[in-house]
Amino acid sequence: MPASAPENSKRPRRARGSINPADIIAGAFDYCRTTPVDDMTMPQLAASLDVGVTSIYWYFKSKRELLDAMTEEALSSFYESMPPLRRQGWEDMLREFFVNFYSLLAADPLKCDLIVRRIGGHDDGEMRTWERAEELLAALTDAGFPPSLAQHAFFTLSIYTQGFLLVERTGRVATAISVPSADIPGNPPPEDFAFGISNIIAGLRFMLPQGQERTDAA
Amino acid sequence: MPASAPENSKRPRRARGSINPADIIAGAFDYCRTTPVDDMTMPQLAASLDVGVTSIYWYFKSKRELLDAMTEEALSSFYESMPPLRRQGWEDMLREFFVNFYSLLAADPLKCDLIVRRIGGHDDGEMRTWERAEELLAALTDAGFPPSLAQHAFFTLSIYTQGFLLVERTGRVATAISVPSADIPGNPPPEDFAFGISNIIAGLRFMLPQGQERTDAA
DNA sequence: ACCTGAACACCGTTCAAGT
DNA sequence: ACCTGAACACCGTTCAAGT
Repeated sequence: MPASAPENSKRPRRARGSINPADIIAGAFDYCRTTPVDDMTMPQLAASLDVGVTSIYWYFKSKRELLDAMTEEALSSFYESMPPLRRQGWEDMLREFFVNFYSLLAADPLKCDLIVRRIGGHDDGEMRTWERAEELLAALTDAGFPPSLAQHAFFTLSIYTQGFLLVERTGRVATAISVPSADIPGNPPPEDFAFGISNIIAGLRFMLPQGQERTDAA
Repeated sequence: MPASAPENSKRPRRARGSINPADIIAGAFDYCRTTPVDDMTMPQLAASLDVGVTSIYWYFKSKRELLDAMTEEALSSFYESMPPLRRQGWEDMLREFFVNFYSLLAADPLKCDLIVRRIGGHDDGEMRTWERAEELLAALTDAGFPPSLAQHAFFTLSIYTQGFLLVERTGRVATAISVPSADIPGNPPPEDFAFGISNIIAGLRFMLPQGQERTDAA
């Protein structure tokens, strides 16, 4: 075989300005549709972007920093995809909110990994604001919740939801009850999730200052 | 410098039988008192054990398999270190159980990482039995819980506890409420954990078939 | 049977260019 | 200013011995 033509697979050099952080992040999300984030590799990501590995490092100091940016992106997307609140009794409102919370992340392993499972946030003091959460808290105080109880309620339900997602994802239930649940084949289905939510809501009903119940705002 | 003496730092070859899986696991736990499990490295572990790297592979086919064994060990140790149940009302019994659950793992980041945060169990169908959990469930049915409600209760509280541990460990609260909690400086303290537990227990009280309350078995 | 160094393919990151 | 290959230290794992 004569070496006359440069048939070698040397990728042509890209023009300057042909990549930017947004492209890289988008490419990373795309790449992770195939490979779990835990297995994401800088060289492989670069290849899938058709860029030199080192180019990524021009925009992100480290893999860690890229993952932080991806987490940020996942959070924004998650916040935005939360359906708007519907006016109804506070119990149903809470239930709907956290079922949406759960469903959105259960359906998207990547977002779940980034948001729920990944360790070490940014800590840049810049707190994300979650509009939907603010609305929900406002609705709770409207329904008679003292603000601190509303916050605690939100926190408890959020922790539970994240715990459920984690346990589903890790496939381990550090509970291992030997009672055979013959009726339920797979691991905890959404039905079990709903039970916990109902349980917590029932407790909140109990903790609400009496006679404050308001089922509708019509 | 004459090369007369073999002053080189060639570790002498170890006798056969001088290592075994238990030693390796123990060494790994020891090594992880210094380095987070996520950063554990086979060469580094081998060095800390004063063994050739390859020797570890004689007993464990892969790093993954070693981590599985460590998880198994962590679970056993965790189960055994759970204090015995004390006879009291079911509410206090539940509270005490899960506060112990939380405290044990919150105090031991390694166990927490292995048991709560690590992905992918063994799936060898061999379910661990957790004696303490069985006792607790029995106590609940004694107190008037239908068995399925007792299981659900246990599951919900366990999920919540693991979620709390996870959120504490990842340092992210995917809840980001902007209301400044001026009174609480650090991240969610045990006080917040206790609130959620009380919340769930209150809900269970509500769900219990009425008139079944039994505060003591004296 | 059990322990081992050398070697392999690969990773994250840096460096010293190229344009 | 932005893109790049080569190089570095290191990782998980395998191989072909040593004893």
